[in-house]
Amino acid sequence: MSQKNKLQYIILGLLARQDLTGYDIKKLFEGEVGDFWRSNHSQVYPELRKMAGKGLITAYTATVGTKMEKTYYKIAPPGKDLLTAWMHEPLGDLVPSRDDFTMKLYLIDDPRDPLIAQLFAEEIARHTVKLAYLEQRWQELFASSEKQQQHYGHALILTLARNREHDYLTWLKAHQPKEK
Amino acid sequence: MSQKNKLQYIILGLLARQDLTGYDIKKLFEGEVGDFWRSNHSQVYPELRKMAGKGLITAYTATVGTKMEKTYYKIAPPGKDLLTAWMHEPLGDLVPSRDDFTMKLYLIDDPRDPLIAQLFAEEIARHTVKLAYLEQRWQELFASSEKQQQHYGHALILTLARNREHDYLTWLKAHQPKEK
DNA sequence: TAAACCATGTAACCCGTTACATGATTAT
DNA sequence: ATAATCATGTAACGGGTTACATGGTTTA
Repeated sequence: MSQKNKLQYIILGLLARQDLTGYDIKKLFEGEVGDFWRSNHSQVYPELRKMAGKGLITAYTATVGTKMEKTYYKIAPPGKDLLTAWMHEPLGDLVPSRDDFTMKLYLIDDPRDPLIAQLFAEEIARHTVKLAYLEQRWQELFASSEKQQQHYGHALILTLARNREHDYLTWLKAHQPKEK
Repeated sequence: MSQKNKLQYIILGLLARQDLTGYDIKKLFEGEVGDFWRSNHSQVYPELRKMAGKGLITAYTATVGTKMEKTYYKIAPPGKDLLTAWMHEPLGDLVPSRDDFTMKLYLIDDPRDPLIAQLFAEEIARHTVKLAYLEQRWQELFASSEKQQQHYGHALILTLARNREHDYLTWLKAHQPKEK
């Protein structure tokens, strides 16, 4: 076994809510799911066929306009079982992030290196953007409280991500070297 | 171009400090570098030869015992240039984490689902372990203040990681659903 | 009618993991 | 002597990215 196929689990999770086409899933990965998971259609379409081949999901087609066919996928009982099993499986090990900022900083030995200030500035900039984005997403999705109850987990992870960004930025700003 | 070869940069960064064998690098990835970057020897050795082929680094051998040869690598001027260029290059985009906990939570719509409490418990457990580990690492490496000045970046990212874990755990515990 | 979007597909390539493999050297 | 560690190598495979490719449908 090499890496484990997590893509199939998230696809199963999405299909557990409603039937979707490959294109729908691609759009989700570009949109709301994309905040914490990304995948390209070149991976999604083959994966869906593979899963259908295993009997985890079933396919059916709908015609749009005069000749365009789109393929919907529906979760099947074995798929539901697999999803449930995965959801209850213990969380895997935490893996190192391979983050640019961390890697570069690690390689700087001299506290007076001007690169440190530059790296902090860049890191603060990109996380500030991320924080603003997350807050805007929250507004868009959960401004009304019904929605917050309908997709509880989604609301929770957005809050979580927002909070992490906020705390991290606070730390970064507190430890940012002064420009001279 | 597909993914960009970051491994070569970290190898260059390590070789900028001192000459190392493939085995040394492997050991670093299992040890202090491994806290934020991992790589197997099956990737390291070929990469080193590839880099030597490009002229980024040069190789020389030393004999151990009677017949065992080990190959040391030394950074070459083109390698130094490439490393400097990379260090000054702006940080890349933040990529979604594909984290288990986040993914699973996202898929839970019902706030009363008992899985939420289980996931929080597991997430708290694994991050508590991580936090303890980071604090222990700090003690090991930077208990004396000279070392802290010798490897400033390393000390900084350990502090940073420790702090993130701490803040995150605080948030998790505050939002953890009560068991009933 | 042209641009934007819907919808699906394949191929090449790289990165990273796991596993298989071999032999020398040092420590117990 | 035997085990642990040093030291290096290759092969197979899976997952993910980028690019190439095609054609239908809706909207301005």
